[in-house]
Amino acid sequence: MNKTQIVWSDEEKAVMSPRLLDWYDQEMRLLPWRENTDPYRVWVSEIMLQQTQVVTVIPYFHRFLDWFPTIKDLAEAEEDRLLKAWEGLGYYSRVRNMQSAAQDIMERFGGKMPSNIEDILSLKGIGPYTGGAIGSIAYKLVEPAIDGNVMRVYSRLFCLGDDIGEAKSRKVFDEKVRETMSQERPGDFNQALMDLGATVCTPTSPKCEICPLKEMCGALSRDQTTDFPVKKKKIKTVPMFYVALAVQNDKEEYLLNKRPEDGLLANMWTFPLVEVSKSVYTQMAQDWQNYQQDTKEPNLFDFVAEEDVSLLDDSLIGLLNEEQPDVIWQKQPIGEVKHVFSHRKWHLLLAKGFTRVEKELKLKENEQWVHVEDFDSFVFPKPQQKMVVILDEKRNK
DNA sequence: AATGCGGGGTT
DNA sequence: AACCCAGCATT
Repeated sequence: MNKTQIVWSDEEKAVMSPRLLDWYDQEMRLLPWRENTDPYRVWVSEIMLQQTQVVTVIPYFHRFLDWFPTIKDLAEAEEDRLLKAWEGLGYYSRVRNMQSAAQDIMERFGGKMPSNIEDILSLKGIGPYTGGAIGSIAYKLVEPAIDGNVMRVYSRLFCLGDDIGEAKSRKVFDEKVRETMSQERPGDFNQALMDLGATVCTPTSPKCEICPLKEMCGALSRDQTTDFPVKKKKIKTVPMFYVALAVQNDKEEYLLNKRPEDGLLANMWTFPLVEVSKSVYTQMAQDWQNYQQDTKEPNLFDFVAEEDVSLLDDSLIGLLNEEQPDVIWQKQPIGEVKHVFSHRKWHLLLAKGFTRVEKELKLKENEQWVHVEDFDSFVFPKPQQKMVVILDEKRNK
């Protein structure tokens, strides 16, 4: 197989950006953040678009600008409100970093996004990609904005075999884009590349027949489009196993637990989670399956009698009783949730219980009783949202 | 250079 | 269930 890179003459380089821009002028996607090139709007959209698809971002973008219309509003926002605006988008440090940058902009740049690349890149959460996007779109700076789309397009155009997952490959793509990008319309050029990568030069089954650059694509001419881009590293997701405790008191409030301020899903709320081993989890899940097959009925009101609790040390109830002795637990889980993060996979068995009316449950510092009607004012990550859906379904049975 | 950090899609 | 998509900060 031919693994040599393609080299373009100056004439070929000069042809590329006009073709791409002509295509963009015809086919550009009409997106909310393209209505104008206000730096703040560009910034918000580019941060949201990191690792996130356009269709997902659109509603968040509107709401975010509604809640925080200016950099000043963002700088002064409550952390909780900020997180709420990002709820469900993922990578929550993005919005914390954005607020930190907004405060920085208020102090250092009088509340206005700086217009030179060095100052833009000095802001927290703005790296080479986002800096290039803001600089080129909002200020017409001739800076590349190289994301996964662009690396895919260029790896195919030039048959670049550099592993896109390695930091040192960045330089290779940076040089190629700088050699070919439009000096007159850098922002449109960068956006055109992203559109091309998203709609034509897609990861699987690219639509080469409609590509404006098909005559100059090395990978296509060699019938190697599926060989690019090259990426070797595989991400391993570590499985984690939990029992989630949905405890209700006599006011029908649920116990919620606020996660630590560092790490995964920082400062977000879930039902209390008890980590269990894989073997314990598997056994519980198996018991539950058997139970469902035996009874063929909802287990909604099937509680463990108080006098039996001590006999059930190895069961779900045994574990729950150890965790929360002042709760009456249902015999079996009421649902299972699985959720994949970037580096972890959570397996959750949802257990439901009620506090004994005569006993006061001791709350930890980070715990609170909350009625379902007030769930909206708490920031829930996806696994928690999935568990709430299960509770909802069971309630309506 | 390696790791942590969410959530979505398709096959 | 197993595969794909992947910027930036921190260490």
